[in-house]
Amino acid sequence: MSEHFDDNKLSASLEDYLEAVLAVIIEKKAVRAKDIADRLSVSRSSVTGALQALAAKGYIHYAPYDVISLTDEGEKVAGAILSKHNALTKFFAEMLLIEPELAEETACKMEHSMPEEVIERLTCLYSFVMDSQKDTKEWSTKFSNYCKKQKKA
Amino acid sequence: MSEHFDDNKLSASLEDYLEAVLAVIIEKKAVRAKDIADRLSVSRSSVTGALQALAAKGYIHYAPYDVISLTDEGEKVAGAILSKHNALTKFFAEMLLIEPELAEETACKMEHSMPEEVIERLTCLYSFVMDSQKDTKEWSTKFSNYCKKQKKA
DNA sequence: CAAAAAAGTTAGGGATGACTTATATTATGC
DNA sequence: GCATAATATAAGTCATCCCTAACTTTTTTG
Repeated sequence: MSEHFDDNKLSASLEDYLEAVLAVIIEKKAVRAKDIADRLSVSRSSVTGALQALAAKGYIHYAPYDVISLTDEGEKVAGAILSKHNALTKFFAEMLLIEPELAEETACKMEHSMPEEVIERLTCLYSFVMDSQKDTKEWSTKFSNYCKKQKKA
Repeated sequence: MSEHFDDNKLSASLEDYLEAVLAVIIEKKAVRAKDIADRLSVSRSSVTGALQALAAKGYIHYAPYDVISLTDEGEKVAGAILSKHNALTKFFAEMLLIEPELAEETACKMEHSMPEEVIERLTCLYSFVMDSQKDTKEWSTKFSNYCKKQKKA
């Protein structure tokens, strides 16, 4: 609503950078370019480039050698990505019983192209199913047994 | 197993081309470059480029002005992509009750990065849930009511 | 507080991928 | 055999992403 000019669309990789900015802020109160470089395994100069791009699109406040922070818009978007990420990871791991590492990895790939609406429904499905269980343990045994049976057939 | 050299990995877009080749073959017995160009809304010359790439990687038989056909490997891979696509579409549409068009569109994006294992579990979840319903109609009303309630809260 | 270390930036490249238009080439139906 | 429809090639655009190397700024610390 606020911005009409659409040069502020984010590529998957820029979304990763933005997500990383928020994640680091959450876990240690402040971000340094180096944290992001380490976390994403890229060079420091790649981080500079990404931060410049994010700033140009209005998602972060950025000036050379200065503190990095999210704009309101940036916080909104980063938050959305992060919560997609978490919702997906949870769904894959707890509902589909995928091993944590693969669940994470898959969530990372999906989070960029999965529409909000689908995530919402996924979350809804999760709680719908879990509501009818005593606990997640119950679901786990029930569903993994079913899967095993299916595999045989 | 058969090939050790990994220059035969496919980008998302090459997967789309390969999938299109199979889809067209299925629906009209033979493929022409033009069919693919129309279906994917790209120029003929983009199609030529993609077909060359697919041939170089061993997924199709291709020689200038000759008939296009899938290699065994190509058929296997294209089939896998197509069935991922179908499984995802079905899951989104029938299980999550996403409108058909969005379901399709989302499946298109996901099919390239969703691991087999996750698709399998998704399919399993689908049948697990459907098994405990009289029909898909029952699920539809049950789940959409639940979603509505969730939205309010 | 000055010098060394660490962090950040800039400049300059290079690879890839996915398209395009414009110009040839081939195939085939009449 | 020739026109035309289908294909192919050439050459180039554009965007994304990343890197190294050299430089500047900031921070740390003896």
